[in-house]
Formats: sequence, structure tokens, C-alpha cells
Amino acid sequence: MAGPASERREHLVRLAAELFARKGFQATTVREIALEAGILSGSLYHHFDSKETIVDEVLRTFLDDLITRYRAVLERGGDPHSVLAEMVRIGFGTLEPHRAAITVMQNDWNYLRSLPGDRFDYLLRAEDEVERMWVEQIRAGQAAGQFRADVDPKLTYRMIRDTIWVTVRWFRPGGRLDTDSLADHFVKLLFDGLATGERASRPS
Amino acid sequence: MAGPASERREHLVRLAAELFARKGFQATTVREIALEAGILSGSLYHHFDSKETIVDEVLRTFLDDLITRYRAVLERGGDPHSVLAEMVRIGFGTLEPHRAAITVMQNDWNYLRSLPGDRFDYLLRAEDEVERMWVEQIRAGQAAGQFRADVDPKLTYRMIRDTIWVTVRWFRPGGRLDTDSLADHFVKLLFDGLATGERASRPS
DNA sequence: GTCTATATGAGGATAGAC
DNA sequence: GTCTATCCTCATATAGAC
Repeated sequence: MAGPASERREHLVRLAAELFARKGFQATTVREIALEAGILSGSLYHHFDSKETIVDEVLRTFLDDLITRYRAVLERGGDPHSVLAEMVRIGFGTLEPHRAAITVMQNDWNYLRSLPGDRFDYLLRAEDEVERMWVEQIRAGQAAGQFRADVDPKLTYRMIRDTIWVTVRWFRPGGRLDTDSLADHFVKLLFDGLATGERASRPS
Repeated sequence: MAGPASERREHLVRLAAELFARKGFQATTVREIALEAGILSGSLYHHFDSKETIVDEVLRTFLDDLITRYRAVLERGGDPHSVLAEMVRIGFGTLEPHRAAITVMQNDWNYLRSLPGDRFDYLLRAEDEVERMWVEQIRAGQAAGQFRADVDPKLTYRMIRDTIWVTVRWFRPGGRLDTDSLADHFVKLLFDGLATGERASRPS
């Protein structure tokens, strides 16, 4: 049975997500997932059709939550500078609750997209929708004079996006920096830049 | 035999790198690599001990080149602002010649590091050396007053690094943007920021 | 819902002929 | 340097008992 949500099922998905994140989707065997859950591999197939179904659920859960949060911010409205800052914070904010899913998405995106069939086409669709939301805000900010006009909105979005997500590579909850600090740091850098205005001069 | 460089061998490594980049290391079979080279899988083992040896060579070639380039810039010296900009350009500049290797490094890093043995420990060592080079320049720039003092050097470095490398996900040679444009765009954003100074005001 | 048992296939790697 | 042939292992997935 590959039915809808149940607590048991969600628990199994979480366990699997951790393993996928740690070793990669392909390197994780259904035996390992089952072992982690304290059952045998055959029993997993009572809950899921296939290993792909599991990773599918991992990714959809994350993307649904992410897009819901973005939409909420956009509906509240506000000037582009504030909205964009808020979107950055949302991105970093998902790092903790969805760390495993984001890792899988980063590492196994190419592989999942290379599988035959259209099962993972929604990854592209979600990516497009999110891109539209960001790029729209960047353009609005440029039109309002809040953002410099000489940057490429799409390219800028991609750099922002990548910087946020790729953080899962080294971010560890409970470490030196929490996700709020990361977001603050990045917002500062993104909006105001690294330079002070001093150029090629020695300190006094 | 898993001997040193030969043209044949290097050619095979390049073919394999492309496949690894496209489908991931694990999802690429030795049979596919051999097929691509126009030979049979058994024959590959005349050139390499194992599949791991091949990916090892892919990554070492890239890292050797990268570190050599960084060292050259650092030896030339200069003020931190210029040196950092140059390092950014080097990073983006490797995107084209080493696209496949960088992709593999991004996607399969976790998996390769999770393998038993110390075979891929040099990945960590290389990462550390590169991090030291960057962080040193950022600190120097702060000391010289060229860079703002209220950013974390290590965190800033990581964001820069990630932004550069992760570009391989969507960068395609011959597309709308070449690597020089990417570098210019990023340098602009990194040093001067996205904001204009106008805040929360409507355009006239 | 989990177990036992197993079908089925694929992948990495090897041995030895040519 | 490549081919043929094959070993061995391990993976996903299934069938049916409990």
C-alpha cells in the first residue's frame, strides 16, 4: 500500500530522509531503512511501493512547506527590500526543520531528474514557481530604486538561492551559528556588500 | 595496471567524469564508461584498478589545478580587495575547464567521504588549505579597513565559496553568460551589495 | 503489520585467450 | 590493449505464512 499520511508512515519517511542525506539516495538501501526502523526490508513494502516513493515524499513535504511560507510573505506585501529580506530568512529558516530533505535535493537532484518517466517533474515546476516569486521581487526593487539596476535579476536570484541551500553542507544545528545569525549575516552582505569604500590604501 | 598519466588514460578519465557529473558516481556503471570509450567493461581494468581510482583521478586533477592557481595569485600579492577579486575570478574560471569534476565534487562529496578507508581524506585537506587562503585575505582586508569588520571571515568565505561552486548546477558553456560575466556580476554584488541606499520609499 | 524466503537482476571485478 | 566469459555479491521487490 502506498497510501496517504499516517504517523507510522511519516516516521519512516523521516528515518529514510536522514539516511538519504547522510549517504545519498542510491547508496542507502531499503534494508538499512528497515533496519533503522526495527523491521525487515520486506515489511517496508507494506508502507511504500518503492524506494522512489519514499524519497518522493521527502521532497514533496519540504517543497510544499517552503512554497506555502513564501506565498504567505508575498500575500502580506511590503516594499521589495523588506520582502526580500523576509524571503531570505524563510530560506535559512527551513534549514533546521528540513535539513535532510534539502541535502537530498542538493545531492540527488541530477540523479532523480535523470530517472525515466515524469515522476520527478514537479521538482522543476516547483523550482520555476519559486524563481518567479524571487525574480519578481528583485525587479520590483529595481523599479522602486531600492536595488541597483545594473544587476541581472535572474542571476542574482540564483546566487541567493544557491548560497542559502548549499549551507546545509556544513550547517549543524546547535553549532556556533544558528539559522537566524546566518540569515542576518547574509542579508547584511547581500544588501550592503563587503567593501567599506576604502580602496587599496594602507591603514593609518 | 593503475599507473601514471598516459593520453589514453586521461581520455578515459575525461569520459568518466562527464558520466559521473551527469548521473552521479554511483549511478554510473563501469559498463557505461567502457561503452562510451568503445571498449568492454573488462578492458577498463587494464587501465584502472577500480571505479574509485577513476573518480579519484578526476578530483585530484581539479584540486591540483585550483590550488596551483590560488598560490600563484597569493604569491603575486597586492591589496586584499584586489586579491580577493582575483580569487573569485579564478574560481569562476575553473567552471569551464573543470565543470564535470566540480559537479562530482558537489554531488558525491558526502558519499565519497563516507566510504571506508582514508582514500579520500585529501578532499578535506585540500578544502582546509583553500579555506585558509581565503580567510587570511578576508581578515587582511578587514585589518586594512577595506572590508567591513562586522562580518565573520569564515562564514563569509563559505558563502563565497558555495556561491561560486554551486554555479555548476546551472552554468552551461556557450549560454547567455560566460564565466567572466558571472565573476564580474558576483564581485560587484559581493563588494558593493544589492541595495542603493533608498529604503522603503515609493518611486517618484 | 511483520516475518520468512526467494525471485530477479545488475554491478564491480577477475582470469585467461587473442 | 581488448575480448570472452564468468564469479560473486548485493540490491529491489514479491509471495504468502503468521
